[in-house]
Amino acid sequence: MVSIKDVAKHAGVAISTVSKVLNNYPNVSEETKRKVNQAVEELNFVPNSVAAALSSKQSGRVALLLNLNTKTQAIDEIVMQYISGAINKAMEMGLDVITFFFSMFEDKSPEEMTRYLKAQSIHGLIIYGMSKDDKVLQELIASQEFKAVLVDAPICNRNTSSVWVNQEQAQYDVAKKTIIENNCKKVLYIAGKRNGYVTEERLRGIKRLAEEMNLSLFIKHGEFSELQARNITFRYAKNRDVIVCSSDLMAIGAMRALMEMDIFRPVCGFDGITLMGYAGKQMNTIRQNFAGISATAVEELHYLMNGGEGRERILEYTIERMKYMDIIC
Amino acid sequence: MVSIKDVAKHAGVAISTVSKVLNNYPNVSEETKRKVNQAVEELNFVPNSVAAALSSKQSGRVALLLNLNTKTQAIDEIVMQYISGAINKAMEMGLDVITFFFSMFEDKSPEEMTRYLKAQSIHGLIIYGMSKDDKVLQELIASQEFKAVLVDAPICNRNTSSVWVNQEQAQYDVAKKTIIENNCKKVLYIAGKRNGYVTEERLRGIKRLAEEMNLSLFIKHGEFSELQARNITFRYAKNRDVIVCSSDLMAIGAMRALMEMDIFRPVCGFDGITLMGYAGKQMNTIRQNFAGISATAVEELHYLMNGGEGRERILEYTIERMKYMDIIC
DNA sequence: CTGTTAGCGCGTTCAG
DNA sequence: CTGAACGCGCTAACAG
Repeated sequence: MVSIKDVAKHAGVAISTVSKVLNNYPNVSEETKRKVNQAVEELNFVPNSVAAALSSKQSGRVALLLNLNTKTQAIDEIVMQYISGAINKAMEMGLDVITFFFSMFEDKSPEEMTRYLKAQSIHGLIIYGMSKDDKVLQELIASQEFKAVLVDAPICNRNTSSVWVNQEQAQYDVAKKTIIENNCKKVLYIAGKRNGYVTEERLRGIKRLAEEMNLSLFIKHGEFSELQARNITFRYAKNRDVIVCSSDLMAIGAMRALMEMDIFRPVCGFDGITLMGYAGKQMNTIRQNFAGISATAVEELHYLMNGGEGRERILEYTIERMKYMDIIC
Repeated sequence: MVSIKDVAKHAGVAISTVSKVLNNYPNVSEETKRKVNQAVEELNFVPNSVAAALSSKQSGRVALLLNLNTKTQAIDEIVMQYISGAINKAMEMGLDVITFFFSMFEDKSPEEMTRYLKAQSIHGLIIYGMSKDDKVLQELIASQEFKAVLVDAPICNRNTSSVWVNQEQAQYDVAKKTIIENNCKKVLYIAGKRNGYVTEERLRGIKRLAEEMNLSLFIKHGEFSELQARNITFRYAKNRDVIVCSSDLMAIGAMRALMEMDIFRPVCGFDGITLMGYAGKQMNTIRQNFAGISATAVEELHYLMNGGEGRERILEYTIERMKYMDIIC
């Protein structure tokens, strides 16, 4: 394996000079830069990121922490897009990404988790799907031992940034469209997981809408589960004239229940997953660019890891698939 | 950060002794083992895998190479299960996993790829979804520069193992069941991707069945795309009395086409993805345990990396969801 | 602006 | 059976 030493020898300079050139440090003459780069080319040198990580204490090793909700497997698509968006962007930016799942740390204390991550020379975290109930993660973030970027969880401190879609506005918009199109008054809102950040934001959105349009709003928590949404629909849909769901998966559950009940109610989803295409029916939904959000999170982490301060960033979202079709078979 | 040095001091032994205890080397007295382990406990020592990787030349850093087919996003579930199965198992076994996608290496030569991976101190590869067309990977494997485990691609050499479901038999079984249940004679078989290993294995299965049962077999390649399967069905289903698909996604495409054509034909899928539950109709399909396959692959790689020889392993598969329901709405 | 040197944390001889 | 010493490839002061 060709090392930085070989490059130095080949270019006729010192090791540290090569290192400086590679890492874009100042105070290197154009001439030596050229020589070094040429040597790198000729020898096909690829820097060893593991050695860099060991040496540097400020390296580009980053952990991807994913909340894989095994109860609702159908959201795999979202997680998958998060993963690929993050990994692709990270590769582009020269960061090393290690993927983890929340479940791996279930029985661990914040201290144990910190030790574990530090032992991996990890200095940055990207966290997806955290809720208020994830005590360990909450503490981990509060400790500020790592630079972190949260996706769709609005926590922000000196070492922590947050990247999110404006869930409140999105829920407001998509629900409004559905309700106006169908001229409804009595909303059954199937919310997500209690203590989930996105759930609460979306709730705020629907509440604002209800107030503004003077709607009757009935709220139930479906825990992002198709089955629960289905049961809720069976139980409460009859007296309502529209069903707004806090996720596409729950919207599927609702639609199926309606079909079995053989009644028609407009249904409104949220995420915009491809899966919806297989559910047989169309409905209003947001289209979120999960991979894009993820890529932004990586950029944000990079910024943080290079001395930036934590900040919040709200992403744009677009509303698509606004065509509404009859739900009855 | 507490290092091996601190442990050594705390236990009153030398650094190398601690290392030996940690890595289960022989020639350490029970007494010192005990002392060391106690020190590890007391100090909450977690070995630094990065330093180990740099030092050892034979470390546990493993790359997960995934073929994310962007054309058919709906198989995210399968990829997701591969990822989580592998990562969980790897964590259990103390391996470091770095996730990559084929697309990242599209424009690279085998040499570049080798350099890149070596620069990451990676010594093992787990590869999902490789086909005969992936020249770079084929060469990479042939070069035997890395220990590798292929999932569902039957290549095997001294440094390469293969872990696969018996696709041929599975296709035979599931199709047979469907055909017997519905008493069919004229099969439309929608195959997967040309030059894909699994595609060819499954093709062999259906051919064997056709021969045995004296069926008329008409084969078309659907490239694992729902749309193509749909088009194929529109075009050829009329004169056939059963449609056997080489993947669930294509089966969905076929079912929808049939629905629109308003004709009934039994449809047979393959993978057993949850998604099928949302397609509205039931059909015969295999149920593969993707996470389990993945975990086996990790074990196999571990075995290889510790001096084992490449070997092929066929997993069991189970057939479920054998209930067939009328496809007409 | 460039080169020398000391670690990062661990694995691995090889004397004792 | 134990421990001192070296090196993995690189970064980061510090001299020059």
